[in-house]
Amino acid sequence: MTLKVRVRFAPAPTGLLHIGNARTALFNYLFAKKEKGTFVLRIEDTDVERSTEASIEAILHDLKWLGIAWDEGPDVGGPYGPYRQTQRLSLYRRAVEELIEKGKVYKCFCSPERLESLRKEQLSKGMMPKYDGKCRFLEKEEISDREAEGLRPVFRFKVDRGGIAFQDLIHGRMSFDSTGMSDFIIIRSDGMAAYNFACVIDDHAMDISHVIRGDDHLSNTPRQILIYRAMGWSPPTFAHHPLILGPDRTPLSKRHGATAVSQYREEGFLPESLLNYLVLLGWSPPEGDEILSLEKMIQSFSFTGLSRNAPTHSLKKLEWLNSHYLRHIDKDRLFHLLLPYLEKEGIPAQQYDPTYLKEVCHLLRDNLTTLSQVRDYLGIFFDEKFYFEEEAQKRFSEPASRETLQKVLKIIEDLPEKAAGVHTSLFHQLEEKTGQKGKPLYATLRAGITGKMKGPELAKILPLLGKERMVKRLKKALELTS
RNA sequence: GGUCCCAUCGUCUAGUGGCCUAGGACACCGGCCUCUCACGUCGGUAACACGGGUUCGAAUCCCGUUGGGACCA
Repeated sequence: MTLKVRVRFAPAPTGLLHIGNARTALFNYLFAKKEKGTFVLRIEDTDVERSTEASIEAILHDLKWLGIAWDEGPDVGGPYGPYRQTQRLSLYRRAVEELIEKGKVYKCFCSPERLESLRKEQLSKGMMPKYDGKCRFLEKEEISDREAEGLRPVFRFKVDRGGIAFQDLIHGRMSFDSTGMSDFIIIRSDGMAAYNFACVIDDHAMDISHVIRGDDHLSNTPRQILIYRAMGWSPPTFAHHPLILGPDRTPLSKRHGATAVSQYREEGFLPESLLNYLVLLGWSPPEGDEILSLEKMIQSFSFTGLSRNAPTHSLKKLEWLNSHYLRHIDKDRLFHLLLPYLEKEGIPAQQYDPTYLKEVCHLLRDNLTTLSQVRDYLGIFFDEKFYFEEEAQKRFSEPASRETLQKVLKIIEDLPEKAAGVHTSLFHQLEEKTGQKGKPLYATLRAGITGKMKGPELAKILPLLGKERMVKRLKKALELTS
């Protein structure tokens, strides 16, 4: 009996960490932390063809970025290692031998051709296709004969008729009938352990108390329970959560757009936004407040709040959360996060005064939904990207606006350098000397100085730009209209 | 084909037989704020898949239908 909670996240390293897996990892993590248990990371790389080192690295990196930390895993080790299935093959071999001895598993030499024709025959008779168990009754000599021929067997598990029931933390009591089940393969002909088998052996060996995973494994669970029984082990507690779907209600895939955690990172989403979004997908906090820090999630997480139906992924709430977190982000952190995006857009950040850059970033904070959107505002603050948008040109091309612009230029030129930065006195003078106020004045001013019709508050932009740049841009604007 | 899961506003959900003329959040629409966009704020549109039961009473329980999904083959 394990009283201590031990959970695991067991991704197959066949690609990038996608948000569905990240959500599974998050649920495991939250439960582990809430119960003061252990969170184990195990790499299920038995699919040698498709597993890559690069994927493993990418998955670890993405989890770290999200802030989902594991207590035991391939990189940090731990008392239940190794944490990669390809390094645990001897364990599976021993278990198979034990099961053969117990008469629960047998070698099957049936060729793919026989299996295929069997299938067709059953289908044509209107029966459901199922392995007929031919090799169950092979004599010892027959087995050794075939092995001598060089035939490589698969290992099949003997499924006996009966019911299999278990308690699922999300679905409640589940019961299955094994009658329709084939003798399933436990070891493939290449000698690799099949998913259901390796998973059971490892979960038991690693003392896992709760298996928290996607709904897609729900119908695998009875098979796994059969293996637990055959080994004489008691199964862990299960919790199967629904999978995230795309807007068309089909399983989330690449054609639905971004699915990988790394894509969201590159787009400029914060880890806390993504985490918050994922936990809200299928779960609602009992307190009602939907803005949740990781600590808060740990506090209030429970399986009873988890919905049983599959949620649809949509960007809107993620975007809302991200702009929320962005608006509350610390000045320095924002600056460091934004720096790569500036450079990517061709801003030579090293050539600028860091204080200036920081202020610009800080000012942009309220206008961003994702970090990558800085590109839309760069023209205001960096001459490298400055230009007059068509709308802006139209604005100050009107005779009245042109006149206003000329007056504005004169006022700013006459201003002492220091006063140009103080918007209150500047705005006061502008209103007084142009005799205008409101939209006619400020929209024109915005167009002439920022080259755009939209953007952060003028009162905050102007002081940052300074007199020289304002004059330069205003002159340029007037040139364009002459 | 078999086994299993699921079904409340456009989306995420609250709801565990009367508190529901169904609540919240995002999105959307409109007002206010305002030089613009955004923020903020106030308000609005919008849902119990369908059909049978059970019950004094059903979004809530049971059965069926439909639809979606998973696994096995």
